[in-house]
Amino acid sequence: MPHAARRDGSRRLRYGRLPHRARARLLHRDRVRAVRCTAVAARDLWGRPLRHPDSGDRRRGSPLRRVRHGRRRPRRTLEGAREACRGAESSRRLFDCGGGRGRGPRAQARPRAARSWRRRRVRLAGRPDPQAARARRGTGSASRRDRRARRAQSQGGRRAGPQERAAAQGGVDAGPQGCLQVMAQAKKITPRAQDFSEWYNDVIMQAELADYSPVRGCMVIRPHGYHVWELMQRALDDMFKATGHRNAYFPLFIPMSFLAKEAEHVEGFAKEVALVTHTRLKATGKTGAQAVMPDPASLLEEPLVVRPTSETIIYAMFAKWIQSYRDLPLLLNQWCNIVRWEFRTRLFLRTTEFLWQEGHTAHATEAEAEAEARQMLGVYRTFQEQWMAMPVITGLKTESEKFAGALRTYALEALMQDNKALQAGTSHNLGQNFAKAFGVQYQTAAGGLEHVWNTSWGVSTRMIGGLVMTHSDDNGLVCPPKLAPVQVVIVPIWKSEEERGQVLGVGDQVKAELVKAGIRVELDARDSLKPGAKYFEWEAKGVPLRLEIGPRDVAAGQVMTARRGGSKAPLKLDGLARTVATALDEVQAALFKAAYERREAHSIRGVTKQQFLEFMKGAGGFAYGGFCGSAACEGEIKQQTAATVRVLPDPEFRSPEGPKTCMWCGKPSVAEAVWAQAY
RNA sequence: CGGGGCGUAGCGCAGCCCGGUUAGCGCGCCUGGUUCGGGACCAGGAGGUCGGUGGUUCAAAUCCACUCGCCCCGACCA
Repeated sequence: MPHAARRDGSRRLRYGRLPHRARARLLHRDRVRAVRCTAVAARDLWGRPLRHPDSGDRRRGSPLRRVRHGRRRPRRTLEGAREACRGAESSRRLFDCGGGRGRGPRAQARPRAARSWRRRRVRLAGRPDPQAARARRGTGSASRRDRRARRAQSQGGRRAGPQERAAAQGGVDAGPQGCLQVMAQAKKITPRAQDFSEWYNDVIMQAELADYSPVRGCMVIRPHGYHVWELMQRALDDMFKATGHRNAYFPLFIPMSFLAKEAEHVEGFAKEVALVTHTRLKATGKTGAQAVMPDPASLLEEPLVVRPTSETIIYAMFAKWIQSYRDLPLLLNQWCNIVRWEFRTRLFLRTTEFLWQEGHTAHATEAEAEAEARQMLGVYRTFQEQWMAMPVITGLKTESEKFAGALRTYALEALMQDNKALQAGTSHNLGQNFAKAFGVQYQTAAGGLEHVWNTSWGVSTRMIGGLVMTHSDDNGLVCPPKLAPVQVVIVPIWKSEEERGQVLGVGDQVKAELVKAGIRVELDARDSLKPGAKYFEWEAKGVPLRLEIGPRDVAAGQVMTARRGGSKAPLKLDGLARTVATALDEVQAALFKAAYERREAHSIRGVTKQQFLEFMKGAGGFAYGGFCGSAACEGEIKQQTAATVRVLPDPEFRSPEGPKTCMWCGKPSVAEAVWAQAY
């Protein structure tokens, strides 16, 4: 509302002590207006009869209109004008041109010089920038900044008002010194305590993990983020191979009818599949976005579904490949992208398109399939604990939370720093559901014909979101060394050119040594930034260990080390690779320990209904308690507390003493459950 | 579908109400110099079809109409 702010008229300048030129202009304008006013009675300035503005005369500039506006306006005072003037660019222009600087031969000859002069002058005068002016007026036009806030809100966060945000960014309403303070403030990450969602987005943006894309609900994974994914892929892929799986690739497009073949499955995904219905575009002759449209002649007889998961097409192929028990087990995996048309999206956690891995296997017996599903759950657990340093609870999903089409779904659940649970991976025993739907049969040794037993299991780029929310802090990303794209950054420090040579010499040497030891290391030799700026940058990007090398270190044959979030200490150059490797291991272990302790500190066991309600209303976390197994109870709990059963935990995670009754309804308990509010 | 709001430089925003100077500010970016042990400074510079189309006017970022895109609220649906 840029206009409303000024309805109080404080912007109005009277002639007062304005520079000559500005004064003359205003005088002229008002004189013209006065003439127009006199014409209102019957005719305009050009003698044409006046019509009412609403009667078809659309010229808002008509004298009648102007006068009506004029009457409504309150009187302006010189004081009000001066006050407004302090933040107003337009008035600044008036003042400047009064000095003859904006115009005239000199300015025309060197327009850039004039502009620079004005910039300097503004800086020297300490005049606040327009943002400050806006903040002082206490209004906010909803534009891009607000849009971003709203986007955050639509993604589950709370919207911060313009003023609140301004305050958070530090000192923008600080009057004449405003612009100086804005320049001094450098913190770009919203603190967790203030707004967790905003913090999460900030960390991802500052660490350059990802960015928003022009396509709503989709994101771009930037090199730094993709590198994390590649490291995840490598570790997991090695484990998949070690357990006998091979990679393959199945098509992105699936015939729509395939989804319909398994009743539960189609129901589970119907609401979020994208369809390909046409194969050609056609020029419309219009311009802009309407320049092309789908060619009606190219309408597909059967639409293609963009895979929301690949069970159907994979088992259709399995039917072709599997004939005998000798073909089993068939153990495949594919790395690919997936599309699920989500309405509420969040970077990494829930996007319309995401990357994942989906394993699909076929077995001769139910026991074998069950063992496979359990085995892969274990693989995921190992990966998440040992690589991601993220503690997880494994267990069984309830009927309402299981995968559409599965017999049983197992999952891994991690607790984020805002005490909400994140499902970090799933492994399904699909039974014979898909085998029957797609006719995947094999001949047994005895000569009979049987349907195979299938499993599927997957983890996705969502784990990167889990990684962020498990370890990171208000300074940015904290990345466990095993998944850190850059494990060590070397920041050289120098004053003279001579020192630069020495320091970089040692830096190169150290880098080579670490690379040789298999450590991912970066030497930041940029001379456009001061060392301090580099520290902040690499911290935001989650580098676990920093080595500083300055002239004093060179002289002493040492480097300064600083762990992410820790203190500095000198290290001898001798045997550096080994000490660094040890330090990285320690960091990895410490991150897991801290995350584990945090989770346990926010877990409550053997809850009563009353405790449960308070727990979920308060800080939240994992609540362990008895569960009767009824969907009705689940629904009621979800409605009242927003918490759901995350898993029925595996024995290792269960409480020493099992619950006897459902913590909600008091009926006999069928299993201990872990509840939490979830992503 | 109804109501409201917003589109100006890569980002965040002034300017519009009341048309008139070369459309500005902060951050970021480029060049040069001085700096460099926790977010440097100075100087110079690049970058804008003011969402689009049409209209009014001697003159439109500014007024009018239409249009495109985005956001919020409500309704509908679940």
